This record gives sequence, structure tokens and C-alpha cells, in this order.
Amino acid sequence: MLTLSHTVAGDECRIFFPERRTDLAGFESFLGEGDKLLGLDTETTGLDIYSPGYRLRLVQIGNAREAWVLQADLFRDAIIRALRQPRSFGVHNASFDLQVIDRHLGVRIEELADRVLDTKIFAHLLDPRQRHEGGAGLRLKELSEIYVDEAAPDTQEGLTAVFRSLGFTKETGWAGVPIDNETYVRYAGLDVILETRLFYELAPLVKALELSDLSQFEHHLQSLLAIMQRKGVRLDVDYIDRLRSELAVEASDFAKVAARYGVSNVNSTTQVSAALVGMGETLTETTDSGALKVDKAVLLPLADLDRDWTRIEARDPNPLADAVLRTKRAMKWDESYAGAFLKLRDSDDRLHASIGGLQARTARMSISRPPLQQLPSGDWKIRRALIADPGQLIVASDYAQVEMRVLAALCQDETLVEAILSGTDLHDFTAERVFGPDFTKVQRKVAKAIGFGKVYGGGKTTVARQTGQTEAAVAPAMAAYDATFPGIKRYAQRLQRRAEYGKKEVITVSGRHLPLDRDRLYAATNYVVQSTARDLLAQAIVDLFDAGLGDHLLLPVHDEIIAQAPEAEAEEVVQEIGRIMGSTFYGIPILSDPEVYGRSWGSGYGVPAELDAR
DNA sequence: ACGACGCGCCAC
DNA sequence: AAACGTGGCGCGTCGT
Repeated sequence: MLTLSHTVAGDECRIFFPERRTDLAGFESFLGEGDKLLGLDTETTGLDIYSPGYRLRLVQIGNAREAWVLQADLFRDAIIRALRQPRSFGVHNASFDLQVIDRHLGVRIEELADRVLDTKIFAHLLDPRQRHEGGAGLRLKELSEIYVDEAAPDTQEGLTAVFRSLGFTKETGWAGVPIDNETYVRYAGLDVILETRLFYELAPLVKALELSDLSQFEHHLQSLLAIMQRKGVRLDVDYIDRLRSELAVEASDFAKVAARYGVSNVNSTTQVSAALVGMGETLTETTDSGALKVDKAVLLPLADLDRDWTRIEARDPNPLADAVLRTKRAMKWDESYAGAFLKLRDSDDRLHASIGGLQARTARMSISRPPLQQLPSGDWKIRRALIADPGQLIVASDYAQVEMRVLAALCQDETLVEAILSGTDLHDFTAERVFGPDFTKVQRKVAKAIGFGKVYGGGKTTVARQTGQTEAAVAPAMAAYDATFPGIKRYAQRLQRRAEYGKKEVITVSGRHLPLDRDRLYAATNYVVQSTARDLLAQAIVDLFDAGLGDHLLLPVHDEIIAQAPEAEAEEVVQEIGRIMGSTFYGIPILSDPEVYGRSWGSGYGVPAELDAR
């Protein structure tokens, strides 16, 4: 047995790496010592838990002074037995380890989740900011550096150096490093010691700040999201192959056009701006670093296209601008979406995108690998690639104007509340109050943009840019908006004043503390609205599982839930999903709009029937 | 060759 | 007085 010593926060700690069965006697007696909670961690070949060839390498179980680093292949039975003991485990980012353990050791998420406490959840509740935002960070090493031992990040760097010395990269080292490499074993053992110590530092803070109920809710939610991720979504691989060839042809055709104007690489902003200037175009906008800006907003007008890529007929289209836009779009769709789908699928052609259930500063969820929350929505082609299981249909229910409704509920502006309760179109209502009964289409657009501005914190410059109006025209409309809904402004000012004179934070109804940047206190309204909308969706997910509908759910997308149901009962299931998502929040109805899409996700985005999945 | 960072673009 | 929020990620560039 390999035995290592390591000093953590001044204490001598031991790391044990059993090499034969007889070495496990010490592990068994360690388990018998009666720790109520042990730290738990795993080391694997990478992040794509469900990809073919993925392996679980190590399982580490330990306490504040002792770590057992167990080889998953050799000691599978002993590990499973240890996990099934009636005992709690502290884990950092438990969703990942729960899924690894479920898939590769057969101990189900349902079996283990209730006994797991996640220090990443604790940390997020205490301070949701990442390091670069000025927070403590959310990674184990960052947190350990602050709460446990400032030398905690050192082994990470040491391990990267080892990977490199062995000819691996930061990425490939996890799969390639020999399992008995001393630095690797030390790193693995240390992780679980740090985790245990971090748990004992953070748990009392969560309790002292009265965040225990919220913590319990988030733990439950994370386990449900892990179950959704384990299930995954089915891909139409034949369709994706066809789509990719189309996109490749499109990209190369338009790249050839761009090349005729001297742009050999459309992703090079330097080349594109130089060529456009050479053609006599005038570029005025610049990036933060001072270069000429050639993003979509700049190129579309040059190509005589509006935001939906239809001709404006205002000028002769610049053929280079047009070619650059089209090449880039085809490349992005090919690489970021279609290509990523294929690369990340499992052996059954399913995608198990990673759902970060408690991610943003506002606790909003995110989905990565691949980013399924941000597939193009103006076109069905990408979403068409994701399909329901055989015999089932994709269904969805999205909240209607949830952020405006949350804002109304929180600020209780009388006029806004009344307008929502009356059931009239909110933007029509606003336009009428701001511009009079004969408001134009453009004026309605301005009214809508001002409403968004209230939620996002935007001012007249933004509203003017979005609507194509002058700031001079927008300013009086904003004043009229404030006069119509004085409660919104009062509420925003109240949040800001409190932050100005008190703690730089805003506290949500659910009791979540959201830190504010001192020079962006105006973001308070957006934070509390965005976070509250997220909490409503989170509660809906819990409610849907409680109602026995969890098996239908596929993905949360900020204000909607994507699900599937057998064809014959799809309508009934989605109606029930919609009903359960609904609620009344401080007197404001929060309603969702249930819809049966069809065989693919694209069915809800206008895919012609003959091109949809069968 | 790797990795950090800027730019750009996708979503809600 | 004015201030557009939250994410993920591919490519190019540049330093190591």
C-alpha cells in the first residue's frame, strides 16, 4: 500500500492508496470509526460522463485527516458497500459525482442523493460570485484556499506539471496519467480531505445565516436535475449528418466569395475590417480594445439586411459583408451545434448536456456541453436535430412574460398590477398610456423596449438603439412610462438606496442574498427579478417531480420546460405540466403556455412536416 | 503546442 | 444624470 503524508492547515494528514485486497482492512476499520459524514470525490478520465470509453478511475473517501484513494476497477465491491452504508457524504459539485457513480458503479442517484451534502451549493448560497466577479469563487480549490488552507491550489499546479512531463495536456492527463502516479494519488487524496474540511467550515455558516431551508431545497432540485441529465435527449443522427454536409457546402461557397475580396479567413476581424474599408465602406464603431468593429450589427446593414436577414432595399448590398455573415453563421451552426451534438453523444445517440442548476450570480441555471439553452430560435434547423423517444412527442410550456409579472408582483405598482389582472396585452396597454389611444406600431415597440429596459436596467440610449428611434424621442416616452408606473421606479430606488447605505446586496423572496457591484447598484432590480423568475421555475421542477411527471422532463430553459410524452397522451401531459408550472405570486398570476410540438424540438419552430422526424 | 484572452454570437 | 442583465463556447491572436 502506498502511504503519503501531507500537511493541511498545519495538521499532519495521511493518504492511503491500497494496492491489494489485504490493504483494505485499514479502510474497513476507518469506516468503522463512526464519522457521521465523510468526504467523497471521484477521479475520472474527463468530463463527458456518458461518452463511450469514459472511465471512473478513483473513488476517494476520507475525513479531515485521512483519505482513502480507491481504484475503481480493483475495489469496486468495497466502494459500493461503503457508499451504501447509512451515512452522509460531503461532495463538491455532487451532480457530477452522483452521475459518475450511478453510471459506472450502479449506485443510483435516487439511492445516494438524499445522503449527500454539496459544498458547491453551500458556497453559492453564501456568495454566488465567481472569482473574476470579485467573489470567493465556486471551485473546490478556490474555496479551500480561503476557508481551509491557502496552499490548497498548489497541488493542482503540480499535477498539471506532471501531466506535461508525461507528454499529456491539462485535458488529456486525467485519462493518461498512471493510476499510481504519486502526485496524482496525492492530489486525489487531498481533494477529499479539503472537501471534508470545507464542509465543516461552510455548513455552520449556512445555518447561522438561516439558509438551511433554501439549502435543502437546492439539494433536492440538484438531484432532480441530475436525474434529467442522466436520461438525456435523443438525437437524429442521420439528420445531423445531412445538415452538416449542407452547412459545410454553404460555408465553403460563401468563404470563396469572401476570398475574392481578400478575406481568407472570415473569423479574422482584422482582415474583414481592412477589406471593407478597402471597398470604400465607412466603419465607425470600435471594440473595447480600439479595433474597428465588424460584428453582426455592423455587417447586416452593409449587406442591406435587417435582423431577420431579409432585404431592406435601402442600398446595394456589400457582397463581402453578406458572404462573411453567411460563412460565419454556417460555420457556427456546424461547429458549435451540429458538430458538438455528435461529439458529445453517448453510444445510444443521446445527449446528456450538463445542467448547472445553481449557476449564475442570480442562481439562474445554465446548460453546457452542449449549450442547449442557446440553440438558434429564429430557424428550426438546429432544434430539429433533437427528437423525442420512439412513440413520443416533444412538448413544452413556457412562462408568459414572467419577468414583467415578477416585477409587478415585487413592486406592487397599482396600475401595472391592474393591467396584468385585466388580461389585456401589456405592451398595448403601456403604449396607450404613454402615447395615447392612436399609438403606432413603432410606438408599441418603444413601449415594449422600455419595459425590457426596466427589467434589465437599460436606459434611453439602449432603448433608442433597439428601436431605431432617437434618444430625444425616447426620453419623453420614458418619463411618461415612469409617470404611468411610479411603483416600478420607487421599487428600484428602494433597492438601490438600501444597497447604498447598507450591505451591497439585494435579498430575494426566497431568502437568497445577491451581491451587487458597487458601481452597478442599478442592477439590483434585474438581479432580484431574474433570480425570482428562476426560483419559480425551480419550484415548478420540484412540483412536477412530486406530481409524478418527472420522467417526462428533458430540459429547463430559463422560462420554459421542454419535455416529451407518448403521442396518445401528449396533449394531456403538457396541459398538466402547464397547470403545475402555474402559480399566484403576490397576487399576480404566473401562467405558462403548454404546447405539443411534434416529433422534434424543431416542430415547435416551423419545420415543414415533410422534413420533420418520423 | 498549449493556454489565456479578446471578439463575436447564440439563448432567455 | 445615467447606467441592458445572466450565461456557453468557437475561433484568432499572442505570449510562453
